[in-house]
Amino acid sequence: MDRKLRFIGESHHKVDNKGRVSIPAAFRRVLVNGDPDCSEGGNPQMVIVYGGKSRNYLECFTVSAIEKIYDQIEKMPRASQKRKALQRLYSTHALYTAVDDTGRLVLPAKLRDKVDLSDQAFFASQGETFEIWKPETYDDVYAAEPDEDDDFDPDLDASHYLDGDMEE
Amino acid sequence: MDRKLRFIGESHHKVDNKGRVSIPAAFRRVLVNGDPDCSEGGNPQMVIVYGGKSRNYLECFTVSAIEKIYDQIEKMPRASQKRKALQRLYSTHALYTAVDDTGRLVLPAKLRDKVDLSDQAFFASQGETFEIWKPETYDDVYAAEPDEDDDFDPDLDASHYLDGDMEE
DNA sequence: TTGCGTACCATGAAATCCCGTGTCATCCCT
DNA sequence: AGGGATGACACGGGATTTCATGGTACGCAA
Repeated sequence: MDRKLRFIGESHHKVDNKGRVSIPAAFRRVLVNGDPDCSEGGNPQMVIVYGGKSRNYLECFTVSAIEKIYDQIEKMPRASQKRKALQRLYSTHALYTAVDDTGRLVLPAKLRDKVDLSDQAFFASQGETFEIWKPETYDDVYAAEPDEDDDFDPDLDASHYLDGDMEE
Repeated sequence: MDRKLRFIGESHHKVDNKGRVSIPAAFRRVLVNGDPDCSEGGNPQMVIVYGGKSRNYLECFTVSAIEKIYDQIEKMPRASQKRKALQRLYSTHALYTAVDDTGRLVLPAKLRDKVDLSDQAFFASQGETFEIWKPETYDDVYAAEPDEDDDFDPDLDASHYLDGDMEE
C-alpha cells in the first residue's frame, strides 16, 4: 500500500511518571507510513509542535507532513515576519522525536506543563495530524459556546460545509 | 537517510569562562548531515554569522546551507551594492569553525560581546539555521509588543500564514 | 612569562534502551 | 459452542548510555 494514510479516531492513554504515553496503535501505522526512513516494522520519527500562545494542545506530525510545511516556509522571503512566525511555531517550538520499541513517545516536562497534562492524555485525530490534549481541556473547549461568525454555525451538522454551503 | 535534516527545537546551555558552549545534541546531527566532508561520527564544520548591526543574535549555518547562500551571491553583479552588503554579512562578518570532540563550540570573546553573552546561551532553531541568543534578549524581543503592519498580526496563530490568509 | 586557544580526560545527572507483566480480543480446534 | 492458545497492546521498572559541563595539561605567540 502506497497511499497516504490518515489519522482517524480518538482515545485516552495513561501518562506515566517519566512522561511516557502509548500512541494509539492505529496512529502508529500512519506514522510509519509517513516516515520515508522507517521500514515496515521500525520505529517512526515524528514532530511535536508545542508552541502557539493560544493553543492548549500538542500538535503531532508525520515526517512527511512536517517536511511539506518546511518546504513551504523555505519558499517565503527570509526576512518576512510571516516566515519568522512560522519558523518560531514549527521549528523553535517543536520537538523532533521517535516512537520507542513498545509504541510510546516521551513527553518532556516542558511539553506536559504547556498543556497542563498530568496522568491522562487524550488523542484526537485531525487527518494529516493528531493532537494531544489534557482530557478536561478538550471537553471544556468543545462544550463551551463557540464563536459564531457570519460564515459558521457551530450547531449545524458539519457535513453541510463539504459542499461549500453557507446556509440551507 | 539522505534527505536534508533541519534544526528543530530550542534549549539553554552554559557558557564557561573560556567561551565553550555545548551544542544541543540534536543540532549536532544536523551539522554532520549538512557537512559533505564530515563522516558519521566526525566533528562537523559550520559557519557563524555575527554581523548585522540590528541583530542581537548569532546565526549558525551548516556547510551546505552557507554554500547555497554563497552560490546565490556569486550570481549577482560584482559591483552591486547589494552583493557587497551580502558579502559583508555572510563572509566578512562570519566565522568558519568546527565542533569539538565533546560536541561544543568555542565562541571567541568578540562574538560573545556582540550579543552580550555571559554565562548562559539560548539556542533557537530556524529550520535551515539556528540562532544563539542571550536568553534575556530573546525573551525581551518576543515579549515586546511587535510591530503590527497591515499584513501581519502577531497574535494570530502562525499556522494561518501557511495558507496565505491575511484575515479570517 | 602571561595570556589565549586547543586538545584530552573526568563526572553526575538525565534521557534512552531493554526487559517483563497483565489484559483483552481474536483465532482455531475440537 | 466452549475453551484454550495466540498475539497485539498498554503499562511499569531497572539498567545502560548519552549528554552537558567541569577541570587539567600543552603549545604558541605577544
